[in-house]
Amino acid sequence: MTQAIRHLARESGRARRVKIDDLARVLNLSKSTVSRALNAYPDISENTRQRVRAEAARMGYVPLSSAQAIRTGRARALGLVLRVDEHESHRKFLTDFLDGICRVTSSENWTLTVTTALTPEDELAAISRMVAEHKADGMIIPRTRDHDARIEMLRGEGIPFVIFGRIEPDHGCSYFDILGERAMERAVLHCAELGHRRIAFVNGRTEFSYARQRREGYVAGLRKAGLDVDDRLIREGAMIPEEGRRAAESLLAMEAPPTAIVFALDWTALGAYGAAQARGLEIGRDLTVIGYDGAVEGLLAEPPLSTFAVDIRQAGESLARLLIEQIRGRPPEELRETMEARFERRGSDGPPPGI
Amino acid sequence: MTQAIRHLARESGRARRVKIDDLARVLNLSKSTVSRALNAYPDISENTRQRVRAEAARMGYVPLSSAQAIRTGRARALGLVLRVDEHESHRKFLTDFLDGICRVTSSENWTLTVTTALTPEDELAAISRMVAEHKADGMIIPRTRDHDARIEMLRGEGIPFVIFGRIEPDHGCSYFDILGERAMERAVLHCAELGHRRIAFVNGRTEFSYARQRREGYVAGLRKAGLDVDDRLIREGAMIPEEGRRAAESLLAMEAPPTAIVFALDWTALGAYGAAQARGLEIGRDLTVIGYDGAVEGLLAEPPLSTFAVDIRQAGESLARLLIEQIRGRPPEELRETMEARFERRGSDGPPPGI
DNA sequence: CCACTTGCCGAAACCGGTTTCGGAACTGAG
DNA sequence: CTCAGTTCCGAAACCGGTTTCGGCAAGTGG
Repeated sequence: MTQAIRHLARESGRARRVKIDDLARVLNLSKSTVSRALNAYPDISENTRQRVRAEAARMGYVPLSSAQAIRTGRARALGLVLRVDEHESHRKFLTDFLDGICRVTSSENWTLTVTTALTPEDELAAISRMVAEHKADGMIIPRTRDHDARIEMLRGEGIPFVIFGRIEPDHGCSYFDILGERAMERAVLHCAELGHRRIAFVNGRTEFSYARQRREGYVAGLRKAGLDVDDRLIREGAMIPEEGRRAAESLLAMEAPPTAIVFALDWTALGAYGAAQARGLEIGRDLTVIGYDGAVEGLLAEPPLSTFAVDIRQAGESLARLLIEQIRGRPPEELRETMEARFERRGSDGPPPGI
Repeated sequence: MTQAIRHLARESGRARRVKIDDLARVLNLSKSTVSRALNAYPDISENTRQRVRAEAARMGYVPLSSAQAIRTGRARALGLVLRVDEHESHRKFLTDFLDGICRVTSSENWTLTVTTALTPEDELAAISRMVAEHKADGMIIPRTRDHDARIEMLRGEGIPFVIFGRIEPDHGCSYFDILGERAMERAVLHCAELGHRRIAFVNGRTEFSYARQRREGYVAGLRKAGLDVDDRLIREGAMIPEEGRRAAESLLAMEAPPTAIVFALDWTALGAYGAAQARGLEIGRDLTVIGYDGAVEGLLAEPPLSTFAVDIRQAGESLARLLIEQIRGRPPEELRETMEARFERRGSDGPPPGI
């Protein structure tokens, strides 16, 4: 009776999952053989392997990843901690980024474990916890700083990771990055070709490694265009529209104001629209503005913001792929990729007034 | 010798994690006692419990979640599948949403497993896989439709889930939702109080359950204001700025155009700015526009878009909390919460022209 | 014909926890 | 003092896989 009830309880409710023992019983093989057949061990005959694979597919067998993990030490999961602070990374960015990562993890039958953190301390704790509990075999590290505590920790613990960005010195780290410095250089050259001579630059926060690189690109662009670097035309630390606006205002208030401003971020470039309007300047005619990110918001602006579009989905995919390869044993210093941003000329750039 | 080498190999490289056996040995207790002490079993003395807890903290013991999962059947993880299609709504939305969920999961020592899907079929497959592999004990279901295949599947399989939205019939589901219909109603009443008589409504896609609710709210608002419902003043299916613009254009081209337009989405309301400009209308003076979402982009518009701000972070927190409680055994029909949006009057609304 | 591989598979240990079961020590009542 | 009832803990089974080890049968070379 009890048996019958228990049986019923099992039959009803959630369908019982197919376990490796069930599979073994049906196939009339030992479960060790089944396991090795599924994991492509060399000491299983081709014939048996096929038979096992076919039956597994037929019965819909899915190995329990936590049971595998306990023996193999692999959770088949990547980890990602998102910092969510005031000027958190830009909107659509996140969707694309996650999508890129998940496309790769899914295709490899891995998963992505994410969590958020408010402060750098939270962030370190979150990474530790994820790795300690084996919820992730490796970590994707976005928004890198030059002296990054996360990287020090992961290196110290010997945990695989890949960074979105480049740091110096590189410590043999695996990374993916978009060449922001090349974009800034091209932006400056583009302005110079249009005839601009006073080209300003509004950078993001210098604590992030990309800021240094983009500044270098700006300087390199001026050099190539045969223009002098004028520190008064450089502003640092703008992350949000309001800060972009203030930077633009202070530039436009100069005695000899720039006729073009290159921004390290679209989000701050959009702040320049208000500043220009306040001075009665029309963007694209009286003032050239070029951004970086390819944010959709720039399309809504009038005129639409010219920008360097970055393929964040591709970034996510590459990061995931690189990290999985590293977890599988490839040395990190072999696992590096970079990519260029694509200039999207919309309407906020033009020759300087008077030409 | 081999011993020594193996020992060295262990000491170097990644630090060896503290296991429950280590803890038991140090405490001079059996590992079963340690386990029960940590899990607050009643048959462990208070004294022992304290001692175990203290030592666990001191040694930095973290139970291996996959090892726990195999016996308990609980991965201590929630699952989330994000649909990433052409007009995904989420910009800042996603960051806040994830943050809300993760705040709760982290505080409970759970985690969040996410993946993305392109099509409804992908989505179903992703949910199945996540649950089959026990990568998630329950699922958070965003963007619900009235006839939602995901919900049918989860109900059929007996897997815990909570939906962001409300469906009809509700099938006893657990849900969290923001009362969009109340916001629409208040928007209409607000316009009526300003003196508007012809108040139009631009809805989102009707396949989503929120669209029906918001339309009902719009109608209810008209009724309360003593105004007639005129179907010609209603547009459905607008999801992106371009579609919002077209809807606004067609409304403004009417013989007796509306003097106020209520949008179900900020993203489409922003499209109205272009439409108004094309007709020489100034928003906030000649035409009142009210959106819904509280999108930051609305702040950049001129004039800033009046909107109903929704607390998406709170939504994420509530959903996670409800789902965890359900997984712990509370019946889903007890686990329901709703919340109102907050009107944020910025500058796109005003009395109708001629008053 | 015999020793020796080689190919293929099963038995059992193992991974790191949780849970069941039983028993020792103590307590209080009779 | 005895005995039932608690309180508290240890031994061992268990979860669902992977991996080690050894064995059997067929093939191979001398």
